[in-house]
Amino acid sequence: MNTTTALSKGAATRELILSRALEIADARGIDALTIGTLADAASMSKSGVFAHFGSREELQLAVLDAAARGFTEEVFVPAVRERRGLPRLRAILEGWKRRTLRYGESRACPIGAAAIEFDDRPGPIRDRVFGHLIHLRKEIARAVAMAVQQGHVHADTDPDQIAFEVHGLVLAFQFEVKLFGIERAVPRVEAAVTRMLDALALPAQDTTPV
Amino acid sequence: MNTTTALSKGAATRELILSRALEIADARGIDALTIGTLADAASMSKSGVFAHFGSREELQLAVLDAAARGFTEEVFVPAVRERRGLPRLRAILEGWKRRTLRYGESRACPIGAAAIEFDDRPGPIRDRVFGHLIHLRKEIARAVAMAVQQGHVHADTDPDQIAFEVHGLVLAFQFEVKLFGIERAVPRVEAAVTRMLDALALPAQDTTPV
DNA sequence: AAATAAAACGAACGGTCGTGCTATTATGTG
DNA sequence: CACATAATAGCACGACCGTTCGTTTTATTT
Repeated sequence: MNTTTALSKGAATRELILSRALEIADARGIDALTIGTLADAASMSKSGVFAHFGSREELQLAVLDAAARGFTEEVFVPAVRERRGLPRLRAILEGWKRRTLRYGESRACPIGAAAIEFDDRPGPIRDRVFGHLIHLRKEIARAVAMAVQQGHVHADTDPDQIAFEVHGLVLAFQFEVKLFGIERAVPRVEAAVTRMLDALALPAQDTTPV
Repeated sequence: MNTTTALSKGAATRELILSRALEIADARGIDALTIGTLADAASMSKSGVFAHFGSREELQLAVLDAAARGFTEEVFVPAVRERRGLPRLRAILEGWKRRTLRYGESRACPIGAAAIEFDDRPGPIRDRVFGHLIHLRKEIARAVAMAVQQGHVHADTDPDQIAFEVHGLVLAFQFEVKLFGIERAVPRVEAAVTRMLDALALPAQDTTPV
């Protein structure tokens, strides 16, 4: 009797554990996600939690995947309902901003945090984190490429370059929220996004391709 | 008989410990800077190292300050030799890029990393990290304000807004180095910086103020 | 209801952490 | 050179870590 489908007992508590784990990772980073802490949060014994994942690393990987799934659902899924090109790109940025604000001033995207915590620790976690980030970058570049194709922006726009700069704006936004608070960060990122997109955009054109 | 001045034994080994600590923090982050590891790196006992700082937190604070000092020496000191305004702003960006490249693909600025690791852990370390970052941002805004004052850029330029966007470019650059390597990251950030400054700059003007 | 399988527990291990405390060694000074 | 003091080592502590193992409780199936 779950939201999705009937779950056997084991799978159900695994999901419960995972959601608690995601909360901890949001609040304190994937590195601070310890089995003992998680067991307390789930009102279980350490070994009970442990048995569901087999190792701490597997747990961390599962949390990363859950976070990536959450990002897709919160940002990309709403965005694909918008028309290809600039509208969709704007929707992605809007969703990303919304997600960052939901994290607020005391939590952070665990994937971004893990990227920095593990960037010098080769291994499965680093690989997974980088994989998610590269995928994210590719999706943004794809949205930009569509905007080129739709004639919404200058034809010589480099999608990967724009994805790079968009990524930078989001990172700056996340820092700004922590450093100076939400009230100051929001106008900053909105001004920057407006300026960037205005510089790219062609004067309004019809949507049908040539 | 030190580079700076004659140091008593204690102060000398304290500096030695600090430099080793900085290496560790560069490579693995300030959170992984443990007293045992540092003692090994300095060929000392744990308690010997410990005595120099009194607590792990004090050690971490000292490392943060050392890192900030290093940034100033490597980025700001050379930059102030350039003329006020755009040339100095360019020099700051150049120095920052140089420093990021020196860290390479397997290390990172410990202050930036600490900002993310501690952004949700209130306390002295978080305060110190944020203090250093805010100071950095102010310095950049100050350089931009000088460029306005010198008539190098449009008069309605908002220095804090530009500092925000510059910060974003550097962050994106640091991520790009990790994700895709130096060779791909350098042209990206150079293109972005060029585009940003070109959009700001006024057609060449005389340097003397009105 | 009985039998079987899955799930959760509790205790323990080896390891590392930060931090006291006490001794010992090295340093600088009269 | 002797002496006071600073510097370092050695050791032990409690806490927490991930992990293992044997046992017990709970679910599922026959």
